[in-house]
Amino acid sequence: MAGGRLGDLGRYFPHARLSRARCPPRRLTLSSPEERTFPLMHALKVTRAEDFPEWYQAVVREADLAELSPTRGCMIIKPWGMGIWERLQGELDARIKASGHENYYFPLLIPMSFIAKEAEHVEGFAKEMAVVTHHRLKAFDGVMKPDPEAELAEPLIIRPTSETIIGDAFSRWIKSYRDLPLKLNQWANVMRWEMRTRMFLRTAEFLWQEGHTAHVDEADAMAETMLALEIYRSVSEDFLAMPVIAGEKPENERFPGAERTYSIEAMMQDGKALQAGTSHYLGTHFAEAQNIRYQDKEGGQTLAHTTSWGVSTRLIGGVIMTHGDDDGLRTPPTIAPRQIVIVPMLRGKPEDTQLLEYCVSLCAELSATSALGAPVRAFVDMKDARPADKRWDWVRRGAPLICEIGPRDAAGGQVSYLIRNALREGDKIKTHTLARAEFVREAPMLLEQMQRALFREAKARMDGAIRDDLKTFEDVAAYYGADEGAEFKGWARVQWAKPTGAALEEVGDRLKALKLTIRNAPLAQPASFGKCIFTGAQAVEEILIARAY
RNA sequence: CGGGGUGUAGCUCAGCCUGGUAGAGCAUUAGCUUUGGGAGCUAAGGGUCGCGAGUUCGAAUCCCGCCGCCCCGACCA
Repeated sequence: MAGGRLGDLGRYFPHARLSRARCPPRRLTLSSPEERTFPLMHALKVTRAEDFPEWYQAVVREADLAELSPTRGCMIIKPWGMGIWERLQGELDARIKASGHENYYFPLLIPMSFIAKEAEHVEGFAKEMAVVTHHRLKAFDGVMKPDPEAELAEPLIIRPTSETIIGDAFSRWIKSYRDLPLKLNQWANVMRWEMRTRMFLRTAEFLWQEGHTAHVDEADAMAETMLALEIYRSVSEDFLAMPVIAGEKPENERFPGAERTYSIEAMMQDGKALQAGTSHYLGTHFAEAQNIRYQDKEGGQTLAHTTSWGVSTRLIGGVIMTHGDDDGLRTPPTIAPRQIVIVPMLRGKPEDTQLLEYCVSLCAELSATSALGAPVRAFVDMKDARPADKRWDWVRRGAPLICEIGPRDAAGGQVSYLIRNALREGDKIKTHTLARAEFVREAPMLLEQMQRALFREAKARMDGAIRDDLKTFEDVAAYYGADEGAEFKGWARVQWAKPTGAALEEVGDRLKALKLTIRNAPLAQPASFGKCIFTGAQAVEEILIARAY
């Protein structure tokens, strides 16, 4: 029995190199005649269960998504990571344009005086601002330093977000109610001097999209705020296969200067929440600070109501922690830069030519099909490397379908392939085989099925890990306080009286002691409420509480 | 910014306690063998031991300072 297992491993890894770099610490004990131990191999050297943060770092590195740059807190995004971002960008851009927005580009550098206008906004960002003060370098004893004679009259800040410089433009562009609504978007990089950075999740510089709009009144601006939130929910779930819960942030978690902030929250595989997108109704705060007024139909000067909303490369971190497994990333087919990768089992012999021809024509055939509303992205990996190494590279990157075509496949007109989201059967790698024509016909469906399966799996995990049976703060404390940090803890959906000010601060402190935060008040609320878990008073709202990134 | 850990070859790490002139595996290069799957054998190349100052005849190793990275905390649109 166990000997049979060794045989299986032998079949799939006949030349397995048992390097430390590739072996997990766990070992399978197998009783072969010699009582040997054989490692259970997976493509990453850390598993999620052993060390989730380490595992996350390993996926970013091993899936070749990005690496650290010489600049502190900033990253070099590599083609597989950038390709994912470009797919996401394309989808979002299309939806943003389809909902009546136009793209603009505003400058990276913002006059420092601009940031001083909205008091709360200033305070929220002041501590993490990068400032440009000089326009020239000069050598002092061979060391380049900013030239003291080249100091800027007014320092510039590197945008941490563009509310202020866009608000300035709004104040000039908006004269009449006929100019409203003004709905714009920009794709940009922004910089926030973060204390502690983490690849994709919180980097000093990141890529994002920021929407900024101005409206005649609150109702119109609120409709816009909710529209953006719905775009984010839909893109997360339908495109990234990442289930989220959309809701309103509590007062203490609002964007600096916002009247109301909404978010989508996604559950990572360690049970923590990730704020994956935000949408803000800014009221007239920025309009007041920056004099954004229009002449209304009655001829009076009226303040515009503005919104802003954004999602960033952080979403890629969310995808990793939603869909990754111990073999690397499982890239949802919608965003996989390459959906079907064909690895020819080249042997450095004359028949390689025919094998390559077979692979190239298969690739062309696959590329002529469509899946998930777009042409299938197929690719033949002709890199001069060992086929087995190429296979594992694509497994770690999470190419949805990995075809391994040997001479016998070519001769027999068939395709052997791996399905990335169902890579293993037990401890073994599961190889499928289909006749070529059948595979070409099936492949788009396999991709679509994988997209649905990834979402279903993540959705089931999230839904199954939200407790709604915690009725008192003591219940919450007992659940999250036990087995400190060791065990998987999901979220809790609890009811509260929505305190404000100092009372809310006290709630925050009590949660903080358990390392918990309020994520949001989901849009879908029950019809009636019981008691507030914090005060015992009549509850008015249901909120999600969780540990968070 | 506070606490903890860590930094040695492209990668993963050993050596440090008890100072004596740099190691392993993988990767790379070359040759031979192998060929339905993360190959085997042989040989070769590759390191300012994070940076700086100090103790010492001699420092990867001991002392001091600084920096990067990771984790926890604080902070976080």
